[in-house]
Amino acid sequence: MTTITTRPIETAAHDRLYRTLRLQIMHGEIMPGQPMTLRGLGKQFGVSMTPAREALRRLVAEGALMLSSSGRVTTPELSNERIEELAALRALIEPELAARALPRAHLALIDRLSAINTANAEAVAKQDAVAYIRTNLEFHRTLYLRAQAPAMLAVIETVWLQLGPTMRALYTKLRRNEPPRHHRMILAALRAGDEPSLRLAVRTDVTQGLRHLAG
Amino acid sequence: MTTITTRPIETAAHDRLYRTLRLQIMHGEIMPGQPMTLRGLGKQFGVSMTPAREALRRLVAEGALMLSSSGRVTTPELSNERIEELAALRALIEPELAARALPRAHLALIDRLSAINTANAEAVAKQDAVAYIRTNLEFHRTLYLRAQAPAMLAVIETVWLQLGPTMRALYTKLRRNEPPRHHRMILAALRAGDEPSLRLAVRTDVTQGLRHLAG
DNA sequence: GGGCGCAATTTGTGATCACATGGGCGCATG
DNA sequence: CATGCGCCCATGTGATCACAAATTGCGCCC
Repeated sequence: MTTITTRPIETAAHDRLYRTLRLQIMHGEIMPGQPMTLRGLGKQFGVSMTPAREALRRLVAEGALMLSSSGRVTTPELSNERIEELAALRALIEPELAARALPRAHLALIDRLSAINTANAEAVAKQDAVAYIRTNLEFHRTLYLRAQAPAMLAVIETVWLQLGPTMRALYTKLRRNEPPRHHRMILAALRAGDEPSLRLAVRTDVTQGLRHLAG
Repeated sequence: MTTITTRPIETAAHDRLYRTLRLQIMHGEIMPGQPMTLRGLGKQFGVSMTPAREALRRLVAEGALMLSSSGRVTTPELSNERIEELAALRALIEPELAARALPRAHLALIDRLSAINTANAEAVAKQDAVAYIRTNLEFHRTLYLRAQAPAMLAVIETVWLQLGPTMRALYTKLRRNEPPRHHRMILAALRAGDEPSLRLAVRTDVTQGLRHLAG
């Protein structure tokens, strides 16, 4: 609903395929371990193997997909150690992004974050895991976009990408029936302009969901 | 009908090309803004456009190369803001990696780090910028390999990759005539098992070189 | 002499083909 | 009936071709 201004860009075939798969992976719509073939993807999207190969290689380069020894491409099944690492990366980088966004966080931004948060609550009520993940990431990305730090944002998005398939498994397993209470703490810290509590709120929000799996 | 019978041991062509270019970029052997063409690279490495395209797309996905609007691939010329961002990422992640490596840092590792450090000093004496960058990164990577954190290491290597071309320009401009004194502080903190000073030493070592450019 | 437009060449994109390889499945044999 | 072996198909890899767009350079006109 709150989509960004969609530009009528003529997108290259491999790029459309890349973005489609990327969103599917990040939102947890693809199960871990699921194999993907070049010809299968090409046929599915009406293109030849070449764009499919480029899209897949790109996703492999970002860590979203795993390349087996024989060249087979599958969504990775993350070990607990890897999940812990990725969670640590989130805990390191996201508070920094939030802190950098804080001076630029005006009231309009906070309102938009609140709106995303209510959409998130609706996803929780509907037990819709994909919508939950999507709105949750949208909440964070909307905040971090204000940080004016594209390199950091790109790094953290690749981390989200790697966590996508397991986040789905995680959130369906946890049977969450409450919206993330830390999001309200984030909003409160933003309104108060309190950087230390903002950093803390972001850090705990990021780690609280993921630490359950490693334990 | 290839020309010669394939060798019994061979790595995939696109992978060799990728690794070669990746090292060249990370070590600063390629000037920023330099354009690279698919057919040119293919001819240079004796392969067709297909492997060259894959290698370049992979490097673009990692942020090592920039894809212009028309599809041309060049090494990016980083703005000062982007350099500051990447330096901040190094300052965030590398102390964490060092701290995780600390409990596993035995004497043999410290000896190897010292050896790399002397090689680094030799590169400084010879005014060899590429050797300087290479040994400097080797110092850090050797330490971080002990952290047993492959995801974090992969992230920080992509950061190094993005900084490669500008590091070259930076270090030739600064005309460094001294080896990094913070490396000795890192070694001392490792020997003492002192995590706080290790984190501090790594952070200052990482930021000291790069803050000059942004200032 | 300089600016502008057109053409030729360069270059990326996508499709198709040939080939090697690995995996899966069935069949034969102990 | 179980196990191993071999064949066939699916799949990734790399090369080549056709095409469109962009870039470059040359010549023409003012």
